[in-house]
Amino acid sequence: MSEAWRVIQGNSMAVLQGLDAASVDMVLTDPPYSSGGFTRGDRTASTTTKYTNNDASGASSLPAFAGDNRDQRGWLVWCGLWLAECLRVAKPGAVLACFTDWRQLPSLTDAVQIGGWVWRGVSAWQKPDGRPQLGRPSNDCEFMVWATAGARAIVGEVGPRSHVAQAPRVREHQTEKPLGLLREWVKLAPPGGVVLDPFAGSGSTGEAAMLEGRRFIGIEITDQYTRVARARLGGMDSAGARETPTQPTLFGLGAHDEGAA
Amino acid sequence: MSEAWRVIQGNSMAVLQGLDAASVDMVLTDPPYSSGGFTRGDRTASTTTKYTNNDASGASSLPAFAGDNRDQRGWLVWCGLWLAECLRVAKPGAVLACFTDWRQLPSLTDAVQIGGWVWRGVSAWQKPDGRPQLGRPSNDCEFMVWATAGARAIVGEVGPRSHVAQAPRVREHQTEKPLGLLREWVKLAPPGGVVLDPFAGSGSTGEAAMLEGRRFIGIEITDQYTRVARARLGGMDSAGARETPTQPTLFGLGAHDEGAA
DNA sequence: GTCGGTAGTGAATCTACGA
DNA sequence: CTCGTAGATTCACTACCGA
Repeated sequence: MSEAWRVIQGNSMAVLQGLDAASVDMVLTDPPYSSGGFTRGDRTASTTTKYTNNDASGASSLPAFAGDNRDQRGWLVWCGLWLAECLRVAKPGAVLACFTDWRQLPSLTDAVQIGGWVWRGVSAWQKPDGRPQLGRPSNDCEFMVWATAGARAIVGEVGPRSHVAQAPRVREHQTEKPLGLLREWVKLAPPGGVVLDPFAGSGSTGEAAMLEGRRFIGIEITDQYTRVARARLGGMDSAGARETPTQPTLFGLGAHDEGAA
Repeated sequence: MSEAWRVIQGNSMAVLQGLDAASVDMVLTDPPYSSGGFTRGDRTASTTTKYTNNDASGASSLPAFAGDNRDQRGWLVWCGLWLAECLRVAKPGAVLACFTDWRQLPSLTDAVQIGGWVWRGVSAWQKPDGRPQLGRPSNDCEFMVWATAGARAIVGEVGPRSHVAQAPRVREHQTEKPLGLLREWVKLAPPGGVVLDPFAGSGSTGEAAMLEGRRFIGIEITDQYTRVARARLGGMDSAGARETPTQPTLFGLGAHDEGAA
């Protein structure tokens, strides 16, 4: 791969099978959680009604995304499959990092190991505006399960720590992650290395990769988000077209991420 | 139970069986993780060498603690057993909160459900001095799995959020948790309610309960820590003998807990 | 510009109620 | 009974507007 970025439209499993073995330096992705509720009914609802309950703002006008309606066992098996395919595509020692919420965290750590990755840890991402609840703890964190393709050399900079970061207000996908958070993580790929996101959505992982001088391969199943991602990445290059400095949003500093630029 | 606190020496399972059903408002505990290594050899090492590797401070003079040498399946079954017994002892709607590290987090969420609790979420506790690592994320969080004994009414104050808190420097047990963190959590029991810790160790959960005006039942297997816990709690009463104000150490504020008073 | 008040939001969770 | 949907609710944070 020589170009700075590529967004391929299609089913992740199918597209992954067409990629070269050991060609990617990092996998950073946010698969559909399939966890938006306790009941089958909750899961089968569209993602728009599911995740924008109190929403008078128009976020509910964002297009629905696909693949968010598997039950627990189906989700586990499905994750195991695409994770195994990602392992084939990854270079030895590559890092895998995968977003999840609390409900799917145990299944995801299983799936990562089923896929053949070496599970190395769990990082937390705290959303400071997580909903409070009377008489119970608030589930104010999402999590990142990370793993490696076999042994990994101790090289490069110090890796990311757990973050406090506000989810972006203005966003192009319902589940878009803070750009500052993504920028910290893509740095686990070497400069000029390739970051793969098999569930690219609106392409914010790609934007983070460009800003940090990494290359990017995205896979997205829906027409609409594929177009959004290509539009977002068009005009950027891997040299870091937008010279926004990285804003570390590490816990200890108490800084908050301002969301997508 | 009328007295403010009680520390019972003995095996948790056995002692729990002697407690009255539906007599406790909250279970807050930190069981042995059995995760201080990948290999059987690591696990069978004594806790003193396992958790105080590079320690020039004298913490290695702390006595070893028991029950930290089960393998993954054994640990799961064992947790399921004492968690089921805790459920019997807990009032309907009571909260269970249980510390764990990333390695045992998936097994613990399984065990909590095996024990019959309704798993409700995962809260993170970030240790700001977690070791940075080159080329990989730092596993700088420990986690609290929380659950309820069936349905829980929406009553009381807003519950705890994920925390940044420094592990206490001066401590009486190798795995002692920050007092500020514990104080936030015991408030999930109603004022005057009973907090149970089946793995009491040096009794810091009890200290937090006293400071917040809750009562406390602790169970501890070793002679030595039983004495330490009783000494710590002696002279305190449930009215909050030490009038130290609660120091909220919520993430957003960036405050760090200084450790035990 | 800056300060302060207001309105609006959140990969949520619960209860109530109707089919 | 079960299943499914609508509505109410909590606090930290931000965008916005007016003074």
